[in-house]
Amino acid sequence: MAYWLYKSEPKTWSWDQQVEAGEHGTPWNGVRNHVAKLNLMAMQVGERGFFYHSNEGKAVVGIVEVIRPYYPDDTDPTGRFGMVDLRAVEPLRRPVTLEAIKAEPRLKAMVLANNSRLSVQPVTAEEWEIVRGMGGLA
DNA sequence: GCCAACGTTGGC
DNA sequence: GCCAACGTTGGC
Repeated sequence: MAYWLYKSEPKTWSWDQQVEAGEHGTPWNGVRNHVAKLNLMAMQVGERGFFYHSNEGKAVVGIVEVIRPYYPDDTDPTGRFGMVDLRAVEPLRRPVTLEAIKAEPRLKAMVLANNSRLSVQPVTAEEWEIVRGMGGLA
């Protein structure tokens, strides 16, 4: 069971929109980076991840779940990239900001703190628990 | 196959 | 709005 982190600019696709999309979820399309692609390909249905707002907010705001495994991204004219479908599971009780993550010594190795440009990132089980706790979830 | 030029991302 | 970091493109 792996954990992930998905970045999105709220102007483009926000947590609220993800929640509105409901149980059926939405495709996480638009990934055009090969490292992110490999992460998408490794995902299995039921695996959970953090939803992170980049640029505006700069915080983890919610938890999503993979509901459909990797398949071709129809917005990619080259056919090289794919996507998964995600649904919103629950919001954090309070957002966990990038600032707070960087200030937490146990999260020093977190990808978000070191390679902020990668749009789909792996999260370790330990990091998952720490950030969840910081977000007010048991 | 190398690498310079360019475009994009995202924190500040 | 700036700019550093990074990825991609394309000429050679």
